[in-house]
Amino acid sequence: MLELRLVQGNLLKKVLEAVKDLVTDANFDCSSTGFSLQAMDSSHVALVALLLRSEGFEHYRCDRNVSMGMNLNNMAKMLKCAGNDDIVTIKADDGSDTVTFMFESPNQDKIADFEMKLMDIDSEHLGIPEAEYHAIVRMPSSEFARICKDLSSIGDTVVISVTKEGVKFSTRGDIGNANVVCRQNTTVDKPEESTTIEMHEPVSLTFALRYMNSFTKATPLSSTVTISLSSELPVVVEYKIAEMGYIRFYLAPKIEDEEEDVKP
Amino acid sequence: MLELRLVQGNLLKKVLEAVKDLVTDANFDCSSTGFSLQAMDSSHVALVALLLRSEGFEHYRCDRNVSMGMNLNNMAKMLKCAGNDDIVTIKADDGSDTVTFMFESPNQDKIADFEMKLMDIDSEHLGIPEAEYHAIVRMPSSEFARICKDLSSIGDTVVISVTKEGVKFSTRGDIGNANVVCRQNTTVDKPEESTTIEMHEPVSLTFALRYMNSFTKATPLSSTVTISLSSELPVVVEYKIAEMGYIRFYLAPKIEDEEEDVKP
DNA sequence: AGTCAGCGTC
DNA sequence: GACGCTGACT
Repeated sequence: MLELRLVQGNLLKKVLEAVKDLVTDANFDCSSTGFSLQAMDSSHVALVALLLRSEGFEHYRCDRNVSMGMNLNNMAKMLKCAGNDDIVTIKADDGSDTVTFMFESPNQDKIADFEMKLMDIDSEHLGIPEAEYHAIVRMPSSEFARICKDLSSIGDTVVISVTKEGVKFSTRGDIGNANVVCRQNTTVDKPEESTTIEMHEPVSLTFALRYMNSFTKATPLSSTVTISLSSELPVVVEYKIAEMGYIRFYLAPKIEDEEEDVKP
Repeated sequence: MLELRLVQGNLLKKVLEAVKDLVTDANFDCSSTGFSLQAMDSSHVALVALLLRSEGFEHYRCDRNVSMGMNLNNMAKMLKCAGNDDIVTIKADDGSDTVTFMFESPNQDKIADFEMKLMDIDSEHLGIPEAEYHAIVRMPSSEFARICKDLSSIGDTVVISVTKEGVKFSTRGDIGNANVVCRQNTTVDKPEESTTIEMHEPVSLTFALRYMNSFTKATPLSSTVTISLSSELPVVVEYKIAEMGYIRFYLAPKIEDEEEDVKP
């Protein structure tokens, strides 16, 4: 028996909007610790890891660990039927091949339940080691989203370079080149508007903007984003989910001179 | 060496939105006087003339006259990457085949530079003589835009007739006819909401609505528009750009009885 | 081009 | 909190 009651139901809606473009089907893993998901994108290049800790739920009952395979587009469709202020409860009976989403309006006037078929998905759950990163950039999530969007109108890839002074996002394309530099600034009043850079070593890595733009779908989940970079390690783009956990996106860098190396 | 710093960077964004649908490639001419453009539309029917006077820039350096050929769609793409409050600087080295647009966020935390390739465009720069017009109509730009849009759902051409009483916009089409009359009204408190008519001689001219609707893309640049009419002269549709200059559109009238005259 | 959603403003 | 606007998607 599984019953997870989330007062801030629109969190779930936002999570699904953030993930469904990248991953079509995935297993949600439910244990006493929390509600989590780990999945590769359909082209097996990027990885999403979501964690919603049990403490973040108003009520959390999970008798035994279960893994529920869901089609994320269908799940998103159902969650869209929840009002933004609705309380969402996820229910599943042991051994059942369905999951039920229940939506209660704040004043309890409306109660809806949506039952969705589960599916069998085989997925390797990768252990992701905690790593030391050369540089960790924290910046307003909207700014990061804007930069990725802007640069993708010029080129396909972005070079993210971190120095003590700031972080530089660069691209080049047919019509020209573009560089956006964000300076570290902690002077701003509000911490969610500040950009901070924790750098142990300068680093410069190249990524496909297409994936970055998918990641920024998670922008509504958090006002800030953290980008952790190390040479030869996948970048981690993390959006903290207040009081609950996080959604993290991993993406392997392109090997810098990949294109130039295509020589006989 | 060329370096033009414009605090109100979104002016440039608006200018490009206004011009890019009409003209795909054009030379921007830069002299000590200002930054200007003159170009025919792709079907050589309408003409755009833009002037941004040097005094309107916060900093204006132009060592020698240069003409920079740009693809306006690409330029618009790059300018879209500027924030609405960003300070925009246009830079070009002498003899360089690129131009750089630099965007600074108001708090200087973000600095972006976009380098765009220039192109060779041969264009005849027409001297446009100052003419005396039979009638000059000044009206709210949004009202003019609305009228052109409304009439184009009925017909393809508009007859603009000016009498002392007012200005009449008429069209006829398969489904019927339409006339919109705007009376002179200076009584309104705000000058930008008033319609004034300076008429030396009544005039009635016919124009293609398709072009008029392109011209009204400049509506965000000014709250008023000036329409200058003379028989046998191209109409001038002018949007003043505060403190800086103007954008003017010229369009030759259709010969009134062109269609009816197709008789043996 | 028209519709819808999200953001900013009043 | 509601409205209007701007940008994204169909």
